[in-house]
Amino acid sequence: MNQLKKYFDDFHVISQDSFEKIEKITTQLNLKKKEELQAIGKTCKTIYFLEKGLARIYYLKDGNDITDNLILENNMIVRVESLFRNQPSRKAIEVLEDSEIIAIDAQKLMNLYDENPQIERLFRKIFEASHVETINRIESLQFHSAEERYKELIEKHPEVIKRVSLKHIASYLGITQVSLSRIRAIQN
Amino acid sequence: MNQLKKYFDDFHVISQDSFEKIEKITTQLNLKKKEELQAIGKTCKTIYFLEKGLARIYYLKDGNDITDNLILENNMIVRVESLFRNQPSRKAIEVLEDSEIIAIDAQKLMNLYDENPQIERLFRKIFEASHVETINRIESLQFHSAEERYKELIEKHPEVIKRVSLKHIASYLGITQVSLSRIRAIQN
DNA sequence: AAATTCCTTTAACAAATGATAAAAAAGAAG
DNA sequence: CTTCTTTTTTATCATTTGTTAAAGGAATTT
Repeated sequence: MNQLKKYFDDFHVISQDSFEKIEKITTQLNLKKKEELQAIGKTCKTIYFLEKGLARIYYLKDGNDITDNLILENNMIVRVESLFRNQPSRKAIEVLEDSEIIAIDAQKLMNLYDENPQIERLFRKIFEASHVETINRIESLQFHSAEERYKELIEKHPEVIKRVSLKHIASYLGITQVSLSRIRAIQN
Repeated sequence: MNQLKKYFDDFHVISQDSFEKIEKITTQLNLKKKEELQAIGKTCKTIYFLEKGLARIYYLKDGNDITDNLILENNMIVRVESLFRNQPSRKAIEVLEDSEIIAIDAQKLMNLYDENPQIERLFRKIFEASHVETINRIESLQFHSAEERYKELIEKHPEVIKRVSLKHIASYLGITQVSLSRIRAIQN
């Protein structure tokens, strides 16, 4: 919980009282590697904070498993397109390592927004940061080669290469695993 | 202005009084085709609403002009990565047709947030919708072929093909204009 | 430890896209 | 209308990435 408080403070400082209100609508989850957090087809009604571990959001395209997003500890895990539209998601969330997660009930959080604008502001800023990351990723996918994208990932999150299978990294980068393997071979 | 009110209502209904507060921090801009709205290197301090016309956000990569985003009338034009981080943007905004624009002062808007949470909520929802669009675009760039992306654009915004030069559409889709021309040739 | 399954690499070939150059078409300017 | 500029298409060749198949490694299960 202390970790969550710290995470919040980087975006917007709220009172201890406000924090406790948020605390009251959370539950603690502990998942084993490969367990599913949210299933395809369900509407996102929970916002997760990953205290420890590693998660990914993925979906199926023509039977292929495509990693849409990788989430490291100390980050939120949210199927944004489902939460914001209140629609079923074609995406699922699973953890890739044993993980400790704080689950925040989205509906109760919206209720907190009504009584406490500071909480609404906090989450607005959290999602704004995630929005910016998404925009930067577009630029990378739009006009960087697969090799450049791989190098960018290594530079930004070197630990990811060690913790996530190359299969998932490949689809995250928008290429096949064979192609990624080829790129890695050239690098050495 | 009435148009802006209508646009707002689709996201979150605010009181007439609140709307008038927003109105007070706006200015009207009329730009001729090809005129620049914001320059590369400037920090985004204004949120624009495009009442009439057509705009694009672009940047330069290795001397090439790359269209990051196309904005049709009745939409917001914002360099999100600059506004949310309060950092200079590598991107510029220009209009591709004679355009009528309402400019909203971002700093004054933040001040309105403080005194009126409903206004903050309105803009939160507006940007959430834009966030979702960005996420969907990632999916398209990540695993759809250039041809699929072109077809998706035609289906979603057929008018864009007629109003925007293929040069800009090509870079928006993440391909060269020669490649786009080839795809179009096969289609017929 | 052996067996099984899943992940990663390698190879060969196919398909898609990029780069360059030139021609054709369309638009803008005088 | 004519000229000039920009955009779009076409062609050719190079490069990147995809596809399929097979083999080697690593991890998990029994």
